Amino acid sequence: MPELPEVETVMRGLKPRLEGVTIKDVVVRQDRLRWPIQRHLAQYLENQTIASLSRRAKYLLLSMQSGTLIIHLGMTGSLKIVSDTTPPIKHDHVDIILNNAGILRYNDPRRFGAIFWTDQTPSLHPLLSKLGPEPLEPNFSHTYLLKALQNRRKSIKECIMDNHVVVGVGNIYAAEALFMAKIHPQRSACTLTPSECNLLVQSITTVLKAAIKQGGSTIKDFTNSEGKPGYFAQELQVYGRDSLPCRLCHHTLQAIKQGQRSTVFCPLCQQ
DNA sequence: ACTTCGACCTGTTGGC
DNA sequence: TGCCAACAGGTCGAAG
Repeated sequence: MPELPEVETVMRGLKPRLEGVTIKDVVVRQDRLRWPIQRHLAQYLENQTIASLSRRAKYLLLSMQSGTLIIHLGMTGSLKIVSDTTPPIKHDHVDIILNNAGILRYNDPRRFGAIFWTDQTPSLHPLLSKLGPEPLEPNFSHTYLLKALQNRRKSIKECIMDNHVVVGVGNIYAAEALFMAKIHPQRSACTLTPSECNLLVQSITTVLKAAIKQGGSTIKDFTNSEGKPGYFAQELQVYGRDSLPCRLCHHTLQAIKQGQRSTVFCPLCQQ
């Protein structure tokens, strides 16, 4: 479900409703997520007040006095706040019960997501410590990208989806950014010129910012924490448009496989 | 140190 | 209608 814009949208929606709120209890109905939920999660969280919400890559960080709750939505995870009388539905795996008659409820049909507690500084946690730069921060520059790609022979699309290179760019926005930059998705990453790197950095940031502005892309079932869809899907140029005409040149868009993921691109616009 | 590929899951869709 | 294969917004970690 979520790439960076979707996670950012969820984070912004939850922020005003969770900051300053204290956790009363945790109910786990299904502990087999990507990793089993820690046995003592409820004890870690009990009586902790949520000081702030933030995002690193596609991880949501809920900081508290003695540590941080880290949530990843995987492919199909979602979070919403419901009243404490709302009965759970299918795939409602975890409830974080709040002291204000609300519940932060985690639903995830495929269970590729993760919820875990750490008392380390989050950036030092093994899952976060090797992440590349945030695409919307100034350290994601064309000089950085050029250097990061200089020994990479695999395709540019696979590289920009690699969290060591840059975080938060998933299958949708990788395809969109490459289309905007007019770069062929199968180009070997180390062959990009400095000006192409510059263009690609601009394209990634432009696409992500536009998607955040629209509240993310609802492809199948993404909704924000209020249950509302995102509206960027209607602006997608290539993702999900295999065999349809390119919006720029009207040539038929083509789908290929890269690293077991589908890529749609325009063979004329992207050389 | 690089790349490739299987693994983790459920639900939907399309072909026969 | 049923059955089966393929596919879906992610990404870790083992194996080569």
